[in-house]
Formats: sequence, structure tokens, C-alpha cells
Amino acid sequence: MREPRGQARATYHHGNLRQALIDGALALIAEQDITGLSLREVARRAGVARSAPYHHFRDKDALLATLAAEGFRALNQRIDDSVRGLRDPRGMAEAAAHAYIDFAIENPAQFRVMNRPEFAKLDQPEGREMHEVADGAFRRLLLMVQALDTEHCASDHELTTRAIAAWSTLHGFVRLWIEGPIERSIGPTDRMRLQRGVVDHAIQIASPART
Amino acid sequence: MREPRGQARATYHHGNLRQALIDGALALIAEQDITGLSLREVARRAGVARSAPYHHFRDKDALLATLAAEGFRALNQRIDDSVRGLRDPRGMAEAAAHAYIDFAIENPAQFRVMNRPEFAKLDQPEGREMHEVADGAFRRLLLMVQALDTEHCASDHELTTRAIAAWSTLHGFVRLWIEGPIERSIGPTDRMRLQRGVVDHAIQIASPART
DNA sequence: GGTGGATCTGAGCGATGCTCAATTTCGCCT
DNA sequence: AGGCGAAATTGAGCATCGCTCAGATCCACC
Repeated sequence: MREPRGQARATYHHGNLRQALIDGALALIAEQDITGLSLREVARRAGVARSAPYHHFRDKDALLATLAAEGFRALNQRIDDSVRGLRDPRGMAEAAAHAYIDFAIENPAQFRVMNRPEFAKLDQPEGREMHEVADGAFRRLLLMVQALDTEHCASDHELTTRAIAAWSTLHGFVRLWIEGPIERSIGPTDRMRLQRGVVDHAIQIASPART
Repeated sequence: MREPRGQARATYHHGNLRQALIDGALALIAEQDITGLSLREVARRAGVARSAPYHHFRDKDALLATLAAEGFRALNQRIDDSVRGLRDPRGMAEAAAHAYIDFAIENPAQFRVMNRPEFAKLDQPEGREMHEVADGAFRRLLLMVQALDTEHCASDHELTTRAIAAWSTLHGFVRLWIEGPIERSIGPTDRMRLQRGVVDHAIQIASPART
């Protein structure tokens, strides 16, 4: 029963190590944010050698880009679910907005990764994929803003500006909340009450001006 | 002319090494963003040993917190300058909003550092200082929103909600612009035109509802 | 049962954050 | 003038990390 010449027994995953690494990385950033993420630690938790991850991800950035892409997929899914069955354009916009905010606040670390462009280099396949999925979120938003404008037929430029401004409002609220400045500025806060107010304002922006 | 027993001649700065390190760090993040920032490289550029920075900053996070604090000081200064001499509340709000956006877009790397709470631990003096200066920016904003409401006397809660929503709009626009999603979604864009539109919407939010 | 491709290991390189004792500089006191 | 002591700086060293590479191992398939 000798050790096979200096190498320990390998625990082979045969295909699903990749997913195990992704799950482990998500768990890691959830508890320690991004500073606590190292490929070595991910490998450690998966019970494999520190060089094993490199057979599944080109480098650390490729893993992070994959994490981001998965995040955008989950976000898009959640938005789609939230509007399923609704018909009123305003109700749909409201539901989607809350889905966006809720997802980000429930997964702050992953959401931060999703917003770090330096990880997703466009010349790498993981980066391109990530940006493609990410665009889906904005396309959904733009469609909803257009739906709010069935009668007015505003110009393309105006619609785009409204969509971007509304998106900015939601996105900014999420980041300010996640990173703390809001509660640091105004003290402990009833988040849902504030969130409803912000969403109302965002939809106001997206809606055609009242006559 | 012998080397003094194994130690090279030190280049003494006597107090202003600290500022030199800050300047060097700012230059570094400006060209390579945060991933390119290492205390060793900062020391290298300042022409000192790699351990020298630790006599001026407890650790890397302390340096980053200092960079953030300096950034907020510059931002507050810029906002104050932009409204100096103006009397119309709406004009002031507009000027301040553009100052906020312009500063962030002109100093994207530093602005990113300003928004990383993990660097500014509250139990460290640099962190506390940074948060104090940062609060100044929000206080300025809140004052302007109140100034827009001289007649309506809205409730405190409504004023706060409006201030946060308007802040979110500006902040979100800046981050979406800096990190690229906007131009990636809608293609090359006339930034100033879009920015004016977004600022208009933000001020709309901050203003009392039209009757 | 053997072969080949996919999978994993272990060692190693260069870089980093941070610590510590030793050294140098310079204001200040006598 | 001369020297004392605090402030400033150095160089060596430790642990960790990202990444590479040759070799060992596993498994499906022929």
C-alpha cells in the first residue's frame, strides 16, 4: 500500500469541478466580499490542489466574469418572473424595478462583481458572454419604458434619455444602499418604504410628461 | 567612501514623503485603476524602500481611505465653487449636479475608491475621517432639495425621499457611465446632451410636485 | 486489456502585504 | 561646537497569492 510515488490521491470530479468552483467562489464572496476571494482558497474549499482551477478558468478574471454572467442570468430571470402575468405597463415597470433592486440588495457581493468592468475583458470569451447577458437587462428596461409611451410617441432620443435616467435612479439607489452611504447619512431606515418612493420617482421619469 | 555597512544612502523627505506617496498613488490608479496599485510600486516611484510607506500609513487600506477622503474634499470644494454667486435654487441645484457628475467622470478611478466602503473601516482614524468628509456631500444635496421647497413645506420624510431619489439618479448615471454599460447599450453618445437630460430629470424629482 | 484524452497534482517563479531590528538624519539642548 | 534622541528610512524576512509546467492519474472506448 505505498503512496503512488510522491503524488497524493486525486479526487476527480469529471466535469462538475467547474460548477463546484463557481459555487464555492459565490459562497466566498458572500461572506468575505471580493477581497477574500483567491483561487487558492476556492481550490482549498473544493478539496483539490491549488492548480486545479486553472484547468477550468483561464485566470482569476475569467472566474469573476463567469460569476458576473451567472448573476446577470439570474437577474434577468428574476425580472421576467416578476412581470409574468401582468398586463398593465405601469404595474410591470414597478414589478421589474423592485425585482432589480431586491436582487441587488439580496446579493450585494455578486452585484458588485457584476459591475466591475475590469474583470470582463472583451477579448476573452467569458467577458464577451458576460456583456451579452448584461445587455439583456437594459433591453428589458428599454422595452418597458417604450410600453409606458404608447400614446405620446416621444422621440427616440427622449425615450432613451428617460430610460437611462430611470435606470440610473434604480441603479444609483441600489449602490448607495449596498455601500452604506444612505443609512450613514440618514440613520436606520425602513428600506421598503424608501424603496417604494424611489421606484415611484423612477417610473415618473420613465413616464411621458403629464399634460 | 565606503557604503555605510550594508545599508544604502536613504533619501530623506522629512514629512513630505506622505504627500509624495499620496500623489504617486493617485497617479497610479489614474493610469492602471485600482488593480495596479501596490504599496511597493508607490514606494518605487517615490524612490524609497518598499517598507517606507508603512511609517506614514498603517496599511494599504489606510492609504486608500486617505485617497478617498482627499477625493471627497475636492468634490465638496468643486460643488461649493459651482454654486458660488448663484441665488436661484434651481440654478444652484443644476450647477451642483453637474459639478458632481463632472468630477466623477473626470476622476473615475478616484471616484471608484471613494465608493468602496471596505477600505474605510470605521474603527480606524482614516476611515472615520473619510466618512465624515463624505457626509458633507450629502448634506449639501439635502440643503439644496430643501431650498427647492420653500413654499410647499413638504414633510421631512418626503424631502428625504426626494433627496435620496435625486442623489440616486446622479450617482447611478455616473457609475453607469464610468463603468461603461451606457455606451455599451446605446452606442457612442453625446455625453453632455444626455447628462443635461438626466440632470433635468433629477431636479424634477427633487422639486415639489406640480399642481 | 491497452490506449488516449481529460483531469488533477506538486513544485516552482515572481509579486505582494506587512513586520522588525538596525541604521541614518537632523532639530535641539547644553 | 558637540552630542542626544526622536523621526525617518532601510533591508531582510515571512506568509500569501496568481500563474505555469511537467508528470501522474482516471476513465471511456476500442
